[in-house]
Amino acid sequence: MIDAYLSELQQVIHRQFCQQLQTQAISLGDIKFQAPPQPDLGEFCIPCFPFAKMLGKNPNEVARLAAQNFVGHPYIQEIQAVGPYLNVKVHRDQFARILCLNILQKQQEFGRSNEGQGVRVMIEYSSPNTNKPLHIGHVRNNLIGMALANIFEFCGYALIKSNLINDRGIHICKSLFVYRKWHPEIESPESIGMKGDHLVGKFYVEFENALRNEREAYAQKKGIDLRRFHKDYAKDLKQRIRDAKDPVEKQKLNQELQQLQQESDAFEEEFLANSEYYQAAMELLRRWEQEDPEVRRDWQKLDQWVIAGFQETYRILGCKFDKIYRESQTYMLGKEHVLDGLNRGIFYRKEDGSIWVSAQRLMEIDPEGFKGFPLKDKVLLRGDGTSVYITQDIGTAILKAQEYNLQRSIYVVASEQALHFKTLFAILKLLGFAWAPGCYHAAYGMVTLPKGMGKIKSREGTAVDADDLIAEMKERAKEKMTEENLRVPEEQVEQISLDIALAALKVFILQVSNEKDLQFDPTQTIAFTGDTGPAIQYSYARIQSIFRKAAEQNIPWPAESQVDYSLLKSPEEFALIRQLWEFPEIIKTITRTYNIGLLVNYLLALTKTYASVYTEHPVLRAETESLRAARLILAKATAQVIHNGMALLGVQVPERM
RNA sequence: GUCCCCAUAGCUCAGUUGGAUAGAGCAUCAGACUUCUAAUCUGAGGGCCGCAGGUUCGAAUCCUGCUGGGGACGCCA
Repeated sequence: MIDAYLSELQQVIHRQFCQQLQTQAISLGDIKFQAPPQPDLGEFCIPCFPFAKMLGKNPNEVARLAAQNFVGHPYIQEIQAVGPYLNVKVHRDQFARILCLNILQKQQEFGRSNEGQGVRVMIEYSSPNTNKPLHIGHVRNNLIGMALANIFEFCGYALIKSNLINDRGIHICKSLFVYRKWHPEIESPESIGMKGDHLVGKFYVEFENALRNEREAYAQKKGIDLRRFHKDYAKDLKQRIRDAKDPVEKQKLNQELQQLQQESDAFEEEFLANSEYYQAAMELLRRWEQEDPEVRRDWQKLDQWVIAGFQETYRILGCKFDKIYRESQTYMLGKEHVLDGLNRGIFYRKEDGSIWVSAQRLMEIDPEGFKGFPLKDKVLLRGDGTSVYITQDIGTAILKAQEYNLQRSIYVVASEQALHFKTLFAILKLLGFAWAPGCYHAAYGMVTLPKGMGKIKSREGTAVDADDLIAEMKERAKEKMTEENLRVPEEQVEQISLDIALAALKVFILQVSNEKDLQFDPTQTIAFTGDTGPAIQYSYARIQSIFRKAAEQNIPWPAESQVDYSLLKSPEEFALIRQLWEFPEIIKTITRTYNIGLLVNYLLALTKTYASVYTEHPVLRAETESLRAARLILAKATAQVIHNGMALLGVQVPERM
């Protein structure tokens, strides 16, 4: 209905342009509506610059001519040239009527489209390592993944949500080592009152601490000052190189930096070769690959502890998956295809038996992507036949395509892995998979702490833990709820305080553009006032409260088709109606741009508009019954759009708060 | 060294395909609750959109260079 309205509008304006300017150069698709900056200018506008270029005329002239001799139309009140713009004012009552009828009829389906019909898309997200609990960085990943999945689904795509569990590798064996060596007495996480993923994460931190102590002792024995190998020292040196004016001095410093790096690498290599703990972990890895039953048994035990912990966090965050892949199960397929590529002459083998893809090959298949990059050859399989990170990703990608016949395959993974995915996709193209160009890395920036608070490092246990964060915010929401008078039934307090906490967290995180780093201050956690999730929920809850009061007062629910929409003529109310119109278009844009922030900011702006409507134009105290009816319908439509938008973000909207 | 991302109000951030006077929130100041939920609203102040060129009728947005911040360039994942 809305589409039909817009398409009619487009045709009328197109005809007007063609007739008035006596041209056939303008196609229907050239008529693109925008929202004017001021509402009193009209509901839609068309900038005339492109037509001016096409016709060799002044844009003001084009707009002026286009506005002349308009015969009128049932949808359009008037068209008007303002400078180089043609502004369209519609009949507002009809505009409001079509919108409200549409929303109230479609309800949860309002905004749904079928633009993705027949297209099979997989979104892989979360993809945790099974050696530590989820922290705020994973939360960002999970929220982006879920929101994208919901939105693609809503736009008619056949969408599969997948999760690749990184359950093998040296880091897993580090936790495993600590468990076997130092804590074999622990029967289960429950037995010591801990969540499984937290317990295994504790093992991991313990390992890294032990390794650090061992490294320091080793350095001391060798008379080496480790501070020289610290990242900050190199950073400081780089700064001095930049600041150096004298070229001789500069070169000297450059040499020092290079030497430092060599020394540092050499030291680390030597240390690891002599490290009791690291070697023990490596030994576990080898035994794991050889399927040593004892190691596998313990690995499986810890794996189950961690996964149970993840599932709990996923349940709270609302993450769902249609398909779970495990690195331990896909790396074999990756190996097969690497060997296949070797046989077909796409890859090559070095003397030590390792298999590689050459930089030149990569460059040839994706010259744009690797432009100017002094790319190195990339190892695909170790000499001893064991796999590396990219091996399993090759296998997983192929498995996905085989199982689901995908047109698009989206990877929600941190932007630090950009080169890895560029390489992966190029390799898939080299192997000749027709679906390879449909792969896309939906990258997002790091979550950082404010200046002076250091960095988030799960290795050192300084990460902001996802469970702790949610629990803390839930407590604060509960406090806020009970501060004045509690409007929520006692038995719902737990659930609603959690819903509010999650709304705050999700809106806060999804508001920031994916590619940007996100600064997170754990000491302040997240606010509940202003541009926040709870503010959106609050708008919804207030509307529901109006409906409850209306029912208490035995006010009959109006039939939306009988309402006099011309009564909704205040600037605030009409601004709200204009904004509600935008919703379906916003959703579609996100499948093109991956910019979830569009939806978040839309909902914030919408509820801000609604808040002023709420204070200035009361529903139940409206001057007349017919005005009250119109406002009830508008409130209903607003609540529905808030509900639908928040659902796509994975946020619940409570009836009371 | 090379490549990628980022730089917008004191702070945190929006700004879709280049379009009319660059917007929110927080913080500051001044107002509004016997009223459908004040987790709210109304108003004020606050900007060389990092710097310098270029393309264009038009640039926060595109191109080039520079500065600053982050990341990547592992037989780690």
